[in-house]
Amino acid sequence: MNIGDVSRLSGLPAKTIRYYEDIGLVQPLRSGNGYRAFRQSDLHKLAFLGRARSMGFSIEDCRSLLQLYEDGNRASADVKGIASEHLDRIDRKLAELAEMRRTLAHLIEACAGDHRPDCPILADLAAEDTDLCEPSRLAGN
Amino acid sequence: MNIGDVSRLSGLPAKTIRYYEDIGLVQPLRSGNGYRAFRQSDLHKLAFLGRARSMGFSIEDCRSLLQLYEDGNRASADVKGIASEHLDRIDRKLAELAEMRRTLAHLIEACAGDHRPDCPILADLAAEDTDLCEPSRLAGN
DNA sequence: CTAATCCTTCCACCAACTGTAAGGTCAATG
DNA sequence: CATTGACCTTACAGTTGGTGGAAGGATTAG
Repeated sequence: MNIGDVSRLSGLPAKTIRYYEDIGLVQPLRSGNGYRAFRQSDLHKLAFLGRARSMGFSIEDCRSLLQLYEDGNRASADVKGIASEHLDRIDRKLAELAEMRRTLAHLIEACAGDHRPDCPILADLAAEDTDLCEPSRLAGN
Repeated sequence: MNIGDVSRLSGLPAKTIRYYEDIGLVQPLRSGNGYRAFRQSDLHKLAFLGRARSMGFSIEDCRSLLQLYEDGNRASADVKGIASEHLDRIDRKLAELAEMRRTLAHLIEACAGDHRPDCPILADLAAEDTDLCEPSRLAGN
């Protein structure tokens, strides 16, 4: 199979597949004409990678998961460990985004959104009521 | 004020402040010794940027928000527009992460996490029950 | 034979910084 | 006065996970 075929079958752009070869995630053979020659196993790996990436695993996580997948002597605890850390990262990100959303939604609601300049969103960003910008906060005072 | 002072006061790393100058978000003066000389207004801008970034606004959004902030003739509708688009992006990201979380949590729950190799997480990623890897999916068949 | 489509490599670019190296400045101390 | 340490400067490389484009070779259809 050429790269176009695996691209269509795996759903990954050809560029991405070349990149994955570059960083050592797949090692397709080469035909006499210099074209990459993908085996079923390569396609299988790429599909695996595509699914792992779509779950948000980092490339390095994907590399580890692929290694574990190919290791018949793996312990499922290792896989679960990687997945659990990733879940924690997702949860932290979710909390961060939810907090942003909360703040932003309040501000948007409070903003008239008309031709006048007064804007609670800018007022909050400027936060002129804090002492952050007072030189008295400099060390030594 | 030197960069160390504004760094402490704004909470932004000195590196980041230099970067913001590089891309034109702030224009501090220079002292005779070549050191950056920040005014109150520069500090104010940096604090503004720090808060906008912490709400997840992109640098380009920050640039626009800063311009609007300094434009006494702005329309709050413009600010609200930027904020609303950002809120939409956050909502899309939240939905994406929530979906990842759902899938991942199910898989993790199903995984024994012991010394044995059997693992529903890897099984799902491998997805051997799909026909994705069957050559019969190639065009022309 | 030619045009279209595929494939190749290589280099540059995106966001938003962060790290590191090599060196200049300043205030305090011995 | 020399030196130490904290501060400042620039410039360049690296991060993540690709994407875009140029220049050119291979293959296939008509």
